[in-house]
Amino acid sequence: MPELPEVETVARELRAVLPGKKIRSLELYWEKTFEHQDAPPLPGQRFGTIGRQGKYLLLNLDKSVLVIHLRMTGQLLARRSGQQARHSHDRVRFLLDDGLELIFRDSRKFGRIRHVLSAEPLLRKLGTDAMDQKLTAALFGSMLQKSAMNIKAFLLSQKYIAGLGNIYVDEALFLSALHPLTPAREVSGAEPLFNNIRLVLQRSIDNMGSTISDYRNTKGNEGLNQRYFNVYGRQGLPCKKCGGPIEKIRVAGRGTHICPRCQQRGKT
DNA sequence: CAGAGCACCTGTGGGC
DNA sequence: TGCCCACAGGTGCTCT
Repeated sequence: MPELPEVETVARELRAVLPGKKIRSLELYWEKTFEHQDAPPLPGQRFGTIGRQGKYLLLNLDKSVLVIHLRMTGQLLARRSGQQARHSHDRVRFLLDDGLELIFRDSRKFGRIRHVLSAEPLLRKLGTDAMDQKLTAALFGSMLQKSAMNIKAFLLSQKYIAGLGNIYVDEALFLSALHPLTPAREVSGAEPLFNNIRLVLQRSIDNMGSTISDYRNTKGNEGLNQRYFNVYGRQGLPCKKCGGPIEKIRVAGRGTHICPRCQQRGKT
């Protein structure tokens, strides 16, 4: 489900509730969700800062860190404990002090919580976060130049830029009038594409993310940004720029939404 | 190294 | 209504 804006929304909300709270215990309802690696026990540890890189959430503790990836359908819910019955999709429950609980809910069971001493080895394989100020249009342009991949596959790969997924790639390519099969090194307008990626992500962050079906924030609420899609999920509907029909094709193994008139190969 | 195919899972919606 | 298939905000593995 979630891409950068959804994970950022969750991170911001967790920053308001978790720091300083102590973990009393945890309950595991689906073993594979939780990977305890080389870290000291969780009970007794307190939450510190909450970070994010790409689609990974980083919940720092006194002596270790919880690295969480929501994958397709994961949700993190923060609420008062004991108020609501367990949901059939709940996979992990952290009981905190102050009468709070943190629930990891995930219908498809793809999501992962890794408890490790350091997130460093994991993050080393990840590219720079798409919203990181250290990432500039010039740096982005030089990465494009070195790649033979098509632009959609390039943007979906998390090793160059981290955080983009299927929705926001399609939206950014539409705004940039780029066909998803255009080879990355042939993209002539690196700067407009870079700016459109930022625009699409920032607008969604401002709207608390996009909800297609499963995404919820930590309070269980849906995002609002799906109202502003130009192409994602709009196959058969008129393009907002030219009025022609939006098409759905397959690129890099993913359903891909384009306006074939506005986004032509080899043209920007 | 790039790309395809499949694996991991469950739920939903379309076609018949 | 019911059955079957394809597909879904992601990633990681194997094989070519």
